[in-house]
This record gives sequence, structure tokens and C-alpha cells, in this order.
Amino acid sequence: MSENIIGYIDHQGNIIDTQSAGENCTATPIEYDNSEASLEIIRHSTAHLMAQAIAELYPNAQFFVGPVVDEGFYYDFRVDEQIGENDLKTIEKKMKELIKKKYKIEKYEMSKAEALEKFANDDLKQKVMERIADDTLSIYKQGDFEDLCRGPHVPALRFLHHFKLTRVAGAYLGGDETAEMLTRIYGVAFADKESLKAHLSMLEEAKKRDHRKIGAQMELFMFNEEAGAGLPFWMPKGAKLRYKLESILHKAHLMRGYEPVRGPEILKADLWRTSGHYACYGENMYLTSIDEQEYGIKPMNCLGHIQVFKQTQKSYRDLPIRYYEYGVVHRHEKSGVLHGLLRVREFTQDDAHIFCTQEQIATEVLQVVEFVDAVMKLFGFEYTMEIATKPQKAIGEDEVWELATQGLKDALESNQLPYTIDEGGGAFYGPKIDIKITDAIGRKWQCGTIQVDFQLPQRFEVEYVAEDNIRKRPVMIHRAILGSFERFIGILTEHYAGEFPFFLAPTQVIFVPIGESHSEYAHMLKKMLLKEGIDAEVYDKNDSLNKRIRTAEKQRVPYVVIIGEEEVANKTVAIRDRRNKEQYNLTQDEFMVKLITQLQEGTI
RNA sequence: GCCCAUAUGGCUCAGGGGUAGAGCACUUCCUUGGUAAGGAAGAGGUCGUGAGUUCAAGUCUCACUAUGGGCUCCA
Repeated sequence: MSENIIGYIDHQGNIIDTQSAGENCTATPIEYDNSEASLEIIRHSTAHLMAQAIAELYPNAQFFVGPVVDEGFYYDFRVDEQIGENDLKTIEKKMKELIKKKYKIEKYEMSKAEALEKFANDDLKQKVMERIADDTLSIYKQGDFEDLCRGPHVPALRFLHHFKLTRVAGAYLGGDETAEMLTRIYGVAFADKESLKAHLSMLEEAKKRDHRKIGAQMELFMFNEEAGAGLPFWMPKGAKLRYKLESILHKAHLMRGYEPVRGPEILKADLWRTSGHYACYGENMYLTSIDEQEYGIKPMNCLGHIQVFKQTQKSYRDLPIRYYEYGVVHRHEKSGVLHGLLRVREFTQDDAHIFCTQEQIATEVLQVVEFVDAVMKLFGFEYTMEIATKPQKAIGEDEVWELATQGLKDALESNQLPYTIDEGGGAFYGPKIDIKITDAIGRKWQCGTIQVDFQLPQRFEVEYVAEDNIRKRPVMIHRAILGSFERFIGILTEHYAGEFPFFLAPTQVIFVPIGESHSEYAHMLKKMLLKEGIDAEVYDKNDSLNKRIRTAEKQRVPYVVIIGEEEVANKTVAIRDRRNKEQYNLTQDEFMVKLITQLQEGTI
């Protein structure tokens, strides 16, 4: 047996460790390297090694589960002492000491009954075994440390070198919010030093793109302790960026037959009772009272749109009617989940409601999918679609849910659009298609959503007059493309690392006049740009030329334009093109044409 | 909400039981410069908030608020 073999993989893709394989295994060997299978074994064993170290440092520790996850592993355990970030180093040190003892990792088996007996005093192990159906359980042993585990593991501790414990966290036992909270330590592990280093520096890079960091650097947005958590403020640069995004999308909506509407921020609680929000979503709503009447601050915009629809009589000839609103909504998110712009308590949705007949659902859903695709392409985003089905808290008949869910599936399938299913993830009033973007660090964020709803039209008695002069109930499609401006701009910021495309950049051009006498021409150019809707600034304060160029460059603007004797005399501009990392000269007219052309790229 | 950690001028951070430091930014003056930091002077903080321990708290303890990493949930 080769020194480097740490396991085998069979035809079904199952990993068999050397402890289980015996001498004459015919499955494909797994070498010690950074392959997926190899890393899975290494990480699992590293988790055990960590548990062994914790057991030595904290003799009262009890262990729950320690699985392999993306890039690493974790172990959940219960311990009397508080464990903080500083303790990670101590645990790592102990792990390295244990490796030096050159323990082999041995496996033996026993019946479940024997195992229950063996771990009789360990309620966490009892809980683990409750979840296992098998009659025979395996135990892995290294030195004095034993743990119930199905493997796979490396043959001996000497295979573990390149790991790092990354964070301490709390985790509910079994992910159940009402259950006890255990301590969880996360770590990463690789087969060689370089991969570990590369992974850690990748995390550093990701930190540099963090929208909270860039947002502060570029003065896009802020939060304020005195105002409250999860309530974003938009600074001038951020507001300019957001306005540009709103404008692009506004045109795109008009082109697709949407009409703008606007509803109030707060509505009487009875309306929320009728809709079902009060019962199904009440704990997330902010309630208040006016003249002894209960009101609710809107967490969604649907009710306003329904009222607008109902205000005038509608004919089948009017359908589909597509109302859209940049609707400000408030939702009480738990304090621990707030996260920069990605998770806030007040946000603005690019929300729309399409009122249509049942026959029109498929066409409308597809049109929305096309809209989503156009937006994602504009920003170069990868995305996936997921159909979410009926949740536990829901209103309406099962058959209606079936019908609506099937409608969504049909729409995607008839156009060969791939999707996955999120069982029980729907809104309380209907199933939905969620659009998930992958961000710079590989995290997935739900942004756009398309929801088919038979419930609210019924609850609010929404009607239109059909061809046969009979009043009928329209279907509502709720949809958002970006999801919210807050979240989407957060993701955009990380996606571009602050280097926004020309049509979005808060400041698109910075003019740097060399001397005082060149300022006038620079200001004249700035005015010309403003007329075309292009944001420009002139850096003519009392600093050296180099300093001003440096300051301008640090703003991450697409173009820094230098204006000197030559430019003033010839009516030209000297451009530093940050995106293409070039310098060149253009005439004033060529410059204008170039910028206006680039502005057009932001069209959907 | 729960677990762990953090909170020092606008920003990034150092310090640490005996009355606050640096760099950048800001203000003023000098410099008028052809592509990433010219020079000088100056102003700015009751060290997140509130209690407690102490002769003495920014430094130790507790609570709260906010932020960060997770659990759970979600646009």
C-alpha cells in the first residue's frame, strides 16, 4: 500500500477509508492531495483532531456533530467554559502537539445497543444516535480519544498539517431555534501549505471588496447608532448611484408596459388582517396607532396596488395591468441578522404586481424571466432560479397551490430554463420563483422573485368584467427584479469592487486642471456633462497636481481628465481611462460622443 | 432573539488604574505644478451610553446601544 493513499472511492462515489477497506481493496485509491475526496477525508479527521484537543483542554466537553462543510469543517460541542477567539490559538497549539504523538486512527464497530450503553452518560451522543437508523455503529479512536463517527478518516494523524481554526460561533442543537445553543468552532484544512495560504488570502481579498468597507471609503452609505440598527442613510455619492439605477430600471419598466403607482407607508391594521399579513407576517411588522386606531407600517406593497386596481372598473380588455413602485417597506428583522446593506430593516423594493387572467400567467411569468435575464446580463451576474412551494404558515386551498406551482414549473420548462425546488419556501399567499445571485465571495443572495397569487385577489374581492359580461377574479403576479435597491447595490459594490461601470458610477468624470488658468475650461466641460446627465467634478483646490490626480484616482471614477495649456488651446481633453488603464487625448466633441455612447450601455 | 468578540478625534489604528497619541482627512499660509502623496502652521476626542468597584476608571465589573463572525430567517 502506497504511503500516500488515505482512502478509496467506489463506483457509486462512496468514500471508503483505509480502516474500513482492509488489505485487498479494489476500489480506486485516493491519494493525499487537494482533490475533493481527499479533502473531505482530511477535513473530517481535522475536525476530530480538534475535538481531541478540546477534550484535553476542557475535560468536561461533550461533543455533538463535526461535519465537513465548504472549504472546511466544524464541530459542535457543549462546554462549561466560555470559548473566545483567543482560545482558538491554544486549541490549534494543542492539535499540533497531538499530531507529534503520531497516533494512528483506528476504527472498531459495535451494535447500536452497545453504543447506547457505552455513551449512556452523554446526552449529546444519545441525541446523535437517535438520528441514526443503522444497527451497527462505528467508533474511531486516536490515542485516548474516541468518537462515534461513520468516517471516513485518514489512517493516522501524521496526514494532518495544514489547517487553521477560523471562528467561534454559537449554533443551536440540530439547528432548532428553541433548542440549547452549543459552541461551534469552524476551521479550514488543505493538503498543502500553499492551498491553505491561497485560501486565506482569497478571504483577505474578499474582505477588501466588502460593500461595507467600500461603501465607507467611497462615501456611498452609512448607518448611525443614534438612528437605529438596520436603517441605512444614503450619502450623496450613494444616492447618485442609486438614482442612476432607478432611472435605468424606470425606463425598462415603461418599455415593458408597466405603469408607476404609489401607495401610502402605513395602512389600517384591518387591511393587513384581510390580507393575512397580520396573522402570517405580524411578528415582522411594525404597528402603531393613530387616534386609537391600529395601523401597520407596510412590509410589502401589494395592498396599495390592489386598492389602486379596485379604484376604477376594469375590463378584460385592460388586462394584463402591470403596476410598479419603488416601494419603501419596513420589516422587523432580528438584530443578529442585520448585515450592512444586504440585510436591513428599511428597504426599497423594485416591486410590481401584474393583474392578469389565468391564461395570461405563463406569458407574463416568461416576460418577467426575460426582464430578469436582461438585468442580470447588464451587470454580468450569474444567477439560478428556484421554485419555492407551500410553506407551513400559508393561506388558501391545496389545489389552488398545486395549480399555481404547476403554472410556474410549466412556464420554465416550456422554455428549457433550469430550476431547483425549495420545498416549503414559498410566500404565505403563493408559490414563487426566486432568483439567486452569486456574490464575490461565492455567497448566494436572493434578489428577484416572481410569485403567483390566487389568494389576495379573492380576499380583497378584486374583479374585472370578462368578455361574457360576467365579473371574474384576476390572478396577481408579485415580482421584483433587483429585490431591493439596498441589497442589490450592496452586491453590485462587491461584484465590481467599487469600480462601477460608467453608466452607474456616482461620479463619472473628474477634471484635474493643471493650473488656475485652466479651471474655467474644466468647469465649462463639467457643465456640458451635467446637461447630458453625467456627473462630473473639478479638482482645482490648492494641492499639487500629483496629489490631485492621486485623490481623483482613489475615487474609482471611470475617467480622470487632465486639463492644461494644450487642452485649453486646442479644445481637447487628456484622458486617464481607469477601466482600460490607458491615457489618450480626444477633442471635446469626440469626448462628449464617447461618454454619451457609454451612457447608452445602461439600457435594458 | 441566542452564542462569541469588538467600540479611543471624520477615517484607519497605537496606548493603557494616576488627568489622551500617530497617519490620513480638515482649516490657514507658502508653492502654480503635465499624470498616484510639495512645504509650514493650526484646529479637532469628557476614549459608544449608563451604573458599580477604587483615594483615582478611558483602562477593572455589570447593563444597555451599535458593529463584526455564526445559528435561524429572509428581499
